[in-house]
Amino acid sequence: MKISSRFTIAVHTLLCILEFKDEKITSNFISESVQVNPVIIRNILIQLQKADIITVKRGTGGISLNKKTENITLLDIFNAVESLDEGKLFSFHENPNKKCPVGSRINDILQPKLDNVQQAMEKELKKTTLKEIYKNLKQSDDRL
Amino acid sequence: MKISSRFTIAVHTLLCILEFKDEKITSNFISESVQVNPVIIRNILIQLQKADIITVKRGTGGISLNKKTENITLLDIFNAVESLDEGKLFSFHENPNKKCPVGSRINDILQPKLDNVQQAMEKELKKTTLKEIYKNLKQSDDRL
DNA sequence: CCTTATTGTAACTATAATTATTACAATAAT
DNA sequence: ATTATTGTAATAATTATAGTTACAATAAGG
Repeated sequence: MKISSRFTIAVHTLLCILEFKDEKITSNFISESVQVNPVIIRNILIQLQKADIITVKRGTGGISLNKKTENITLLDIFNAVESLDEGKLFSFHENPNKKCPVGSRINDILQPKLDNVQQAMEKELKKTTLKEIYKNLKQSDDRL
Repeated sequence: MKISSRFTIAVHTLLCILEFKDEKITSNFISESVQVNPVIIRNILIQLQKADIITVKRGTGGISLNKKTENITLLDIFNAVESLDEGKLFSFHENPNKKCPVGSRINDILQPKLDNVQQAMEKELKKTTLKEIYKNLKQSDDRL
């Protein structure tokens, strides 16, 4: 199953915060760039706050980053918005037959391999920072 | 979002085919080891057939592998049962605002990074063969 | 203090995917 | 023919995502 669009929306949101840093940014403003309902954005903002990536001012509005862009990776954003049960990417069937030589060992045998897969994915996500993505965005701007 | 249990059930299924190769293996037999409904297994068998990994005999039952176990990787199994839309692991929000400098470029900028992430994952999945998993299973058997 | 804009949050709906279940025609061996 | 099994349809339950409306809580500015 695909990884939800919450992740790419969260990246989009952070890029808006950078691009429009001189204007007051609200969930409505971001929702117009992403073209989704403002509440979707607000819920993502809450998750980014819990992950200590941004600070949102209540009442008056306005969003600021808590870290330098080179210290915010795609992995940080991914972990903030993708709430994986027990942090595991792959699902197992719940009750394999313990009386079967396969059923009794499948989880223990397969889990380490899948952990490696998840780690490979996380390692690659960690390579890309928000700074780099924003730089790419501005560069593509220059080429127009 | 998590990757569905179809994948780990498919691995379980193939391990059963190896472990009980001297017995006639049916969807019912496998479903008792996995402890899910036999139709779940049959649907997975169909997907493994389409991927040319197994051959299932109708009517009489019985399943055989089409390839050597060292030539069946976790990636082959993953691709057989996880039908990703356009083969992409990550979802994008559909209609970013083309009039916004962020909305108009987010997909083009982010997609290559996420392709790298998916490739890292696929590369790691490809490292593990069915032969290796089955060997690990038998080794854990020896230790009991 | 009042007004106003905005966030945080609840409640609800819609859509889609997974997982589970029953039923049965098609198939192939005995 | 009988029998067991697969392939498949139909359906339902469950869960997650995604979309929407509504409103109390908040905080700034007049």
